[in-house]
Amino acid sequence: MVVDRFAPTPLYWQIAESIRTRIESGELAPGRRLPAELDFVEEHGVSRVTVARAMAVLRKEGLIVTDRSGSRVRPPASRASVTLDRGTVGARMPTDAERRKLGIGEGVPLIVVERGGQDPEIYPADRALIEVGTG
Amino acid sequence: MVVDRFAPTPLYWQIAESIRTRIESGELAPGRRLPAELDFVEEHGVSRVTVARAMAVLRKEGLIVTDRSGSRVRPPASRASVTLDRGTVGARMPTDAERRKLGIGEGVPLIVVERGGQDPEIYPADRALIEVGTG
DNA sequence: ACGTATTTGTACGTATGTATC
DNA sequence: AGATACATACGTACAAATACG
Repeated sequence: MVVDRFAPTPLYWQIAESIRTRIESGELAPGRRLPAELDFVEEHGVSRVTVARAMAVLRKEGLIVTDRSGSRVRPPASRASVTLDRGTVGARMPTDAERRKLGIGEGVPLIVVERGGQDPEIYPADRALIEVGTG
Repeated sequence: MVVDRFAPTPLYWQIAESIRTRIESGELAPGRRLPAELDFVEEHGVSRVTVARAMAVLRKEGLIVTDRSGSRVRPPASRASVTLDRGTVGARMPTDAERRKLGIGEGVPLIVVERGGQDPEIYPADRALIEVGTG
């Protein structure tokens, strides 16, 4: 896979797309280690900053998780059930402060449940599933 | 507001935080134009790339929207109601392809509704609200 | 237990392209 | 046409966490 420098799509986007394809095809299974940034630099002939931006795109989409030792395909988390009989459900991205407080990773939205009257409840979307009408 | 170069928090994060505070306090109202990147460069004495990263953080959180003419505080969108009697509700971030196809901005999650049996329905979280038990 | 190599994070400056005013 | 403003991309450098001998 070689990037196209004359394409209208940004290089970092092309690189993100090629990695995304490898993840969705199952070639890179959940939990698996991704190649290092410098590997992609060699493979595509772009700068490390560009590769890092591609990684940021995938983190934002919740496809990968990254720490100082590298990046991995996000493993599926077990999701707790939250039952709801009456109310509303929405979603939004957390602020950094909320992410820290709730201990959730990048690319994970918050589910916002309003039961009427009370304060809204928020749940990390990778660890909760709202069950409706199953009572 | 002056950034602290000796603080352990990254400069781009400090700048994002200061803008976020101004938005949440209402000083920067929804729909309002933000100062230009170079204004923040002058104000904080950092590079433009660092300011651009702070902006990217706020876009990712869905707080601001950016186009070629600048950045604005995200105006509230009217949200259509989706009623649900029985099923599950979750949320996740869209891929770039989905964002393009559905015409949604950065920092907006997808709400995933499963009614059982059928394919899941997806809704941009800034334009839909799931109503439960109000039938 | 220690040092080294690897890998990502942060931040700078710079340059070019492109859309808007 | 010119000024403004953001997007993309390069190279570079150092810091910090982790992994490995």
